[in-house]
Amino acid sequence: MSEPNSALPSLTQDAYQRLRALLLFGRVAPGAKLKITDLITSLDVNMSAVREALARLTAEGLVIAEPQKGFRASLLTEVDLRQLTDARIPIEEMCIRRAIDAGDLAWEQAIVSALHGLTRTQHYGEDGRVTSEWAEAHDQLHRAFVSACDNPWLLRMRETLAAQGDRYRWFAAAASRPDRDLDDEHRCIADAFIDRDADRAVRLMSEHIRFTAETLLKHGFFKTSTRTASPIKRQR
Amino acid sequence: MSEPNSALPSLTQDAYQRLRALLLFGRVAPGAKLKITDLITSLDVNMSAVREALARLTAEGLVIAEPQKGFRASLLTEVDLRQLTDARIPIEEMCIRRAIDAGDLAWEQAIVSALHGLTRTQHYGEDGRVTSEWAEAHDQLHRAFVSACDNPWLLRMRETLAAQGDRYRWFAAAASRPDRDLDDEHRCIADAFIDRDADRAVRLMSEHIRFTAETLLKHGFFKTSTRTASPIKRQR
DNA sequence: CGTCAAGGAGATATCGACATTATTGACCGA
DNA sequence: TCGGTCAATAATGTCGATATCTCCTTGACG
Repeated sequence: MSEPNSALPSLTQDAYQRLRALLLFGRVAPGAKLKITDLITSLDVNMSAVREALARLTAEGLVIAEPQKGFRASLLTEVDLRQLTDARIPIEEMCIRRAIDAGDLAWEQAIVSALHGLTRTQHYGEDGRVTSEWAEAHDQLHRAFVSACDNPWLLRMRETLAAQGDRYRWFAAAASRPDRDLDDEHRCIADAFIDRDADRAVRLMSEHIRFTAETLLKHGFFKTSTRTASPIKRQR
Repeated sequence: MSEPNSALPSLTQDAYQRLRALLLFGRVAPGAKLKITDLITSLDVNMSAVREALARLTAEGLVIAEPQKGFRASLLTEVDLRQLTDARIPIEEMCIRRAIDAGDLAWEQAIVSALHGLTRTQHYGEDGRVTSEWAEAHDQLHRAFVSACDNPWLLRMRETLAAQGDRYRWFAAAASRPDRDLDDEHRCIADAFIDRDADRAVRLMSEHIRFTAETLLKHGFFKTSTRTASPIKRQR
């Protein structure tokens, strides 16, 4: 028989990754109730696996746990997006400078490869939404930029904050597409990295992140105050 | 990580906090196997609660999960402590500057209160180890310093890294006590905060953190390379 | 004597049942 | 008609049993 173990290391781990992808990709409304019963059928695993996945996502900040009241997707608010952006930019800067400092040829190749992959990936699907493939390629490019950073803790912090940012971006991107040439932006950023121009890379990346946040805020997708608890969220 | 809930009807949450305290307080050797069976008897909860707690701690980086092989406490190594310190100091700086900028009188009072509490708490127990009360008071003081920071994400990052640092500190502190006047150090830092001298506070705090790390490294508690998997860890 | 395979003990991963709590909705009284 | 109490319902929290896997031991064979 083949090797199912290497492909499926653990069922609960798989459930965690799939649920995480659902959250990051904007498939779950902010504040939506995450009923364990529904998740059992949706993810096709048992209760323990669902609870473990929710526990991990709680620690990541993507899910909030209310004792005796279950779990719900974390809220997306204007102030939180501003705070997130303010925290993210300096941490991203630290990763960038270290990556440019320590990057080798293989790192440059990874950037070029990821950039090419992104430009050749379909951006919008037939439904007008950003495709999951593009979102994944976009993440990979940004991860490639900082992959040469020699400090795992900084990378971990960056990853956590980037995941939160993705949640905002992909949730809003379901409703409107920005009028920017994102391919060109990414190419300029990549050039700065390849040129080992840390200051330029930091500046472009900061603008890239901040402009995205500003665009989302301008559209007013995210309510400012405490939203009424949306009763149920169900999708197919 | 989260503030203590007034009501703790959640048994699994309680198990998580207790297990986390065990790890942070240095009661568990780095790399030690965390047998679920033992934890069930040790924490007096069922299996699901243990697994949920371990899942959260895995997301925090205090525990590493090896699929089909269980969980073990994260490793403590020289290089990791250096990287951790390098990542921690600039993030702590950001929190400090924002706290000093936004802090009000109540914040100053919290610092004074926490400082007084620390100086009046027994440092070493009869067994020569740092008391858990002192460790808790120490955490509270450092948390009070930055409590006025208006950015929850930066505070969250700081909390995560500080927890890792605690793990190094308290594990090593079980073996040797530093020849420093820690009370005086903390008082000087507190003065800088009360004086709203951000540069001084940052400088003192950076020295405080870095000196602690250097001391631990000098004693050579933590092995440099991959340690042999210690077979079992059991304590009472 | 070394190597490898088969077996067994122990630990982990998975699963569904049961108890507890929160929420909904109806009924009753003012 | 509105408000409040209480029962019915549904979801969550808790728990132990079972299946699967890993690792160590043992024994036979080369």
